[in-house]
Amino acid sequence: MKRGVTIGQAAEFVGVTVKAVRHYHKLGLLPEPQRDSSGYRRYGSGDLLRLVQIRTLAAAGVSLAEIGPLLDADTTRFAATLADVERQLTERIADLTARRDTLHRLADGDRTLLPDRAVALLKRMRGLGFPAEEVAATREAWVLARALVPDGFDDYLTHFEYAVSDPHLLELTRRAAEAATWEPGDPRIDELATAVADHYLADPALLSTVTGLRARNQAATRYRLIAHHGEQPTPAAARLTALFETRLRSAGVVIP
Amino acid sequence: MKRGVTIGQAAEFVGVTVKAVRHYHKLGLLPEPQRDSSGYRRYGSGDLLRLVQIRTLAAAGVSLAEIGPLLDADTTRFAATLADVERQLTERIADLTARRDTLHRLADGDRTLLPDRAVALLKRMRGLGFPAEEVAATREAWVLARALVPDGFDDYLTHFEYAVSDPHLLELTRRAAEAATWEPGDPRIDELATAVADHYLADPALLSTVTGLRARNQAATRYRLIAHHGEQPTPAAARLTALFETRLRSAGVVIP
DNA sequence: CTTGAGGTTGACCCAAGGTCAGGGTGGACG
DNA sequence: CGTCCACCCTGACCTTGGGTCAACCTCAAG
Repeated sequence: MKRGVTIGQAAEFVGVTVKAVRHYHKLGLLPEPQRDSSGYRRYGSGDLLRLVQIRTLAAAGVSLAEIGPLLDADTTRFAATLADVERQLTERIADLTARRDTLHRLADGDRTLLPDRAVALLKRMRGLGFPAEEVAATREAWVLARALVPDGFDDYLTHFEYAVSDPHLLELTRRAAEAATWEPGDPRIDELATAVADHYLADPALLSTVTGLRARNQAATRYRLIAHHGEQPTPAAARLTALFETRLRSAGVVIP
Repeated sequence: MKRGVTIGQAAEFVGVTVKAVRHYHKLGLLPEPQRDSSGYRRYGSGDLLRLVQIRTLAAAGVSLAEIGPLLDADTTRFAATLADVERQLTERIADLTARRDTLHRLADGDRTLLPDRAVALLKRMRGLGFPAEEVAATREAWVLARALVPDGFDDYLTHFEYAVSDPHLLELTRRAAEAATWEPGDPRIDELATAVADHYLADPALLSTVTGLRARNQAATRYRLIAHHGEQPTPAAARLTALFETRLRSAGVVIP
């Protein structure tokens, strides 16, 4: 009878696959045992013991790369390393937990990708009779804005809340939405742009909903992306925006 | 000025590496944007929006493979999938927590790889004057035994606890340890083997510390591995063991 | 003698990118 | 005008902990 067990037996005893055992050999974690006359590996009790130790540590979350040195280290370093590994595990757990919470908020109805305040504002827009597509476009723009200019987003929301509670502005905005369907040459566009611009200029708090996202690094590019998102602008809408911005600029407002 | 931002800007805005963006293209997660005259990718606001959505989901723990379908799915499936992902995350958290606890017990002083009862027993052995190497060898044998025959290990410990509280047996065991240094032909070996065997035979509960690990699948091989671990046996010790086993067998005890 | 189970090596696969190699572009500076 | 540097392009190989497949060899039993 040949002494020592085959790889299959060793693997089964310890509760691991044959492939895993060979993997440990390749990593130098487990020394290659002697071979019998036909080239089969033959494992003795010492090998099995080592294998058990490897599995115990691996099951506890120690990476294979760390196990080798660990098993050969003295008690002090052994304990220290284990403590370190434990810390890493704790970190990963915290990370995963945070992810799960994010996910939970994400999955929870409509508050997809936006904070509660923003969701509430969008709802209010719908309640005020804004067309569904415009609300949807606004939502997208906000998602973008929050990602691109996170620091300014809260302020922006605050100002937007203020703007929404202004009946005159609401009326103007509603007309601006209609305007997208007008002829680009329609003289009412000019008139409307002036009216809106004047209203903004008359109220510094309101004005900052426009300028609030400015004044950061790479501001111009980011602003353009946000401001012109979702447009495929009709010529009339484009003209309205252009006139509006021109008028603000000529009044000394800095728009990127 | 060319419209759209370059991949580096897009990546920076969204807080991701250039390589990651290209990776998303390769996975079909993010459609390839238009190229400018020099072949550079140029990203518009829609692309950025998509990128933000991808990052949001990925950061929440959704795998990239799932994100594609997810972003194109309707609200119902979106919510369902997210719930599923959340469940998986919860599972992984539980798993990691279990690992950390295992690790914690492992790191906690000497109870490395063995349950508390076993550690206590080993300590008691040391207290009873067993030489350090023998305690160490026993510890290794137990680690092996627990892994190879987990079901029988608790019973085995119980019996061992009983055996340790038997003064006569302790004395015999101590002499057996000495015996390893005797000449293989020493007649005292014969005598000692008989005495030990008789003592075991006289007490069925004690006998089961030997037989307890038997009676399982592949029992013989496993038993051999455990029993003969750490030996590099001196001729005298081997002879003692052989005589002991022979005597038990001839008394009708089944030893693998 | 054949057959089936189990052994041997080697190569490729997964997720989510990182890193390196070799080469093209664009803008700033001397 | 040349040069530099930062940025872009593609493509290929690396990571973890093994799983899976292929092609071949060996052992024990019928």
